[in-house]
Amino acid sequence: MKLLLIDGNSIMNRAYYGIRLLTNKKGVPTNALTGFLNIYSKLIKEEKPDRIAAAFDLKAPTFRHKMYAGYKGTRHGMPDELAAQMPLIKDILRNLGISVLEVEGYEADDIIGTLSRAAAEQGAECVISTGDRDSFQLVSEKVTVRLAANKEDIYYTPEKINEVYGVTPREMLEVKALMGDSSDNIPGVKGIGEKTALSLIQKYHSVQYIFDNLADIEVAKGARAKLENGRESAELSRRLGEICLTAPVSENMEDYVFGEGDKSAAVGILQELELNTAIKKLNLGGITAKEVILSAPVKSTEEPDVKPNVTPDTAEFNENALTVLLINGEIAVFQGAKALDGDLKALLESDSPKHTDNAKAVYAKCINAGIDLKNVIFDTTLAAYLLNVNSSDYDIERLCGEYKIDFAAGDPQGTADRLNRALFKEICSQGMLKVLQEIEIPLAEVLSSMEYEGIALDIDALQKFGEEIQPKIVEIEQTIHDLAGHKFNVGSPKQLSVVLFEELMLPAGRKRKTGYSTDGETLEALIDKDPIIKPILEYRKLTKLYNTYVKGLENAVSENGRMYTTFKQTETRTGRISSAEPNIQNIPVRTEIGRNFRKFFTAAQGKVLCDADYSQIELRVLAALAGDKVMIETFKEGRDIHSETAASVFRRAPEEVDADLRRKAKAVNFGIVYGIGAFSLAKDVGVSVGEAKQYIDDYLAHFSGVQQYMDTNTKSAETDGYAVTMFGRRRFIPEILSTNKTVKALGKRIAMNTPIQGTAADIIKIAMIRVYKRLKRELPEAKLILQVHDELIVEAPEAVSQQALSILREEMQNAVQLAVPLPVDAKSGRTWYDVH
DNA sequence: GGCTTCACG
DNA sequence: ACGTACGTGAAGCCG
Repeated sequence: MKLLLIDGNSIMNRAYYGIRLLTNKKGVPTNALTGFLNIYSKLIKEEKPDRIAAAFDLKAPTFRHKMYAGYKGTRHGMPDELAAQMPLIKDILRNLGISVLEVEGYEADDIIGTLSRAAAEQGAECVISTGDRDSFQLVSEKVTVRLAANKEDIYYTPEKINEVYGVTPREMLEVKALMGDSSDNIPGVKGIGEKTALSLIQKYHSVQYIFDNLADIEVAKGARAKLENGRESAELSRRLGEICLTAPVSENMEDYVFGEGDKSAAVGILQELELNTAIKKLNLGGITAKEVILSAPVKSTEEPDVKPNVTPDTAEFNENALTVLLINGEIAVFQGAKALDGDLKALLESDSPKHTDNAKAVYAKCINAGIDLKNVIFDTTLAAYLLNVNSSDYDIERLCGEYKIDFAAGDPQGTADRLNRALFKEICSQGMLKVLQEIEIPLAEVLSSMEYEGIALDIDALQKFGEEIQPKIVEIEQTIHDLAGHKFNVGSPKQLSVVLFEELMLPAGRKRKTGYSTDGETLEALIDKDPIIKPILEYRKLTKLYNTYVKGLENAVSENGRMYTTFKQTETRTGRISSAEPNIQNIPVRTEIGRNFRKFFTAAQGKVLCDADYSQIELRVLAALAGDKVMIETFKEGRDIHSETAASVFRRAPEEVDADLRRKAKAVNFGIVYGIGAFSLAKDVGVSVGEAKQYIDDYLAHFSGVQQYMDTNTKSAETDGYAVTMFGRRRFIPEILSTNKTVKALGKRIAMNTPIQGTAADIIKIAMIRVYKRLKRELPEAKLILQVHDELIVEAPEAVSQQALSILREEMQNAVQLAVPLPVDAKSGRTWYDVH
């Protein structure tokens, strides 16, 4: 017989602080649940218990602590986000058939103590899963504590405890009585720490003995005085720290065998919480969800029906639309429940309205089949993305769970149709039908075309460049090893920090989770302290370029000499698109050596690359969104925004603004766009936090519209729970309702930045659609092939390059009409390097 | 698979 | 007192 006892509060606590705040779409926090269930499924798998119980504190502090008159309670009430998850985990466990134990007036520890004793007495083996060390006193030949750790859990047996602490499990209690435990409000003896406490107990074994024979105790003078004053406190602590072994719970082990529970309700809760990984890990995959009401205090996500700038759409769901799906990678067209067969080309090219799931993939399939798909009016994936940009899974099966739609694997059309109705209704009520139909769906066609076209890569020149870099890396590595006096892996931050901070005794800076940071900024600060720093920085630069760009791009190029990226349309929180495998949106440009890589991105024979990028689109969007008169005026008159900012923030005449002041002002402008903080701005421009604060104040005083905009924007995000772009794209921001100050501050920055970044993303998407359409009609030989957030690249026959440039300029500049102009720089050339 | 670092807008 | 700019993707290290 093997009994597993889970210290529910402790594991939840550990999970909560170990995982960043996660929430489901409705803002219900789920991070502690995620962590708990991870640990739980691992425990079941590894321990294979046949009896199990999870114990929870009914409330803290409980009777043991109340006995202590001086109790002050350093244990603040748990954060709201954690408290909200406690009833949920209990519900889940009960429905899984696990005994959940909580007893008024007792802590989880007491329940666990009682059951572990009872189990041992009955000859059973017992494992206690917990995140803290309190329960070490319970360890015996029959009882093991499995301490949850980040990497691998550690088993505490009597031998292990003796090895680590040099005392018996019961003596851990005596140790604690002396040293105290602030997290558990146990005072201990003032001034006695772990070391003294351990050595005393190792020698004398009990608090009682020590105080009874205080005169004969061998101990340092200072410590003796502390002991003399601390007798009462120690004896109290001894009582406080002792876990109760007689809590009123059933000691009949038959009560803790796995029960039936209600698996379908468990799945319902987990689905509602969007904990789909947990469903899989708990082997609940095949079970149908039951409709459930969460027992957590759910924050209201009810939104007002009308947003100032977004009204709900009133369109009706089109009952007669064709449903176009990819089934086993093939196009399948349905008219109602009827699957159409034969030649589908004419149908797909007709004006009949169509509903798709994953429009980009459908368009891709059509391109390959020579089909010009027309009039897609709804798409499941894109609708689901717009409704929740925070998700990472728009799989139809998961969406059915989320939207409570019956999922029938044998009826893809029916399933898609039911889901689409629900999504359509939501999209309309949130006023996002236009964004869906006029931006995302048409964009899907553009992106599939761009992915289809790819870009030519000069692989020979790339390889040659790699061959030039490689020996340099070897040489620099040798230099570094010589300076260090031995070989080591420079690419290992861990080994590097040993060399820098232990062997060379250089001053260490910021601490990371696993050790001292060795990032570029840290190293830059040490550059004058030791000659080894420069070559390390150089080594980093070169290996980064070599590994990521020489090797990376080499591997990504196809037989035909072109490279085909994937543009992800449902990836980012702000509405941007991203690029992967390979990522062509982070090809180096900021350093001269890195910039060389752009020479290898070329146009095909007889063609050129036509490149156009928006100038300061985010600041212009800010000016327009904020309606800031001063900023709008600056842009309208074509003046230099950074110089202008410098003049007002640094209180200079315009002619006094030099390059350095302009650089600083530029950093201030960036800061504003990101949702400014004085600390980070100070770090960025190298001034004191006070000065940075002054810059910001002066900025906001000068651009008062921006000040007002940021205020109203963060306030509305707090009341509505989301930020919105000029075109109605939404991003829910659960962070802004956090009670954690840091998280809430992040939420505010997100609320300030998302409308700016998101509106700029909307604008370039509109431009892409317009450029694509015009090229298709007017210059079919020219193709839009890349997008890098504010930049578009067209590959065009040399003869029509000027026309392509004009189309780019016109469509980008006129994509939308704002209160400020949106100027575009456009240039053509053989390679990406030439046009930048 | 998480962490760290670094490439881009 | 604490932790700190927004949004991405990819590589190597390490347990």
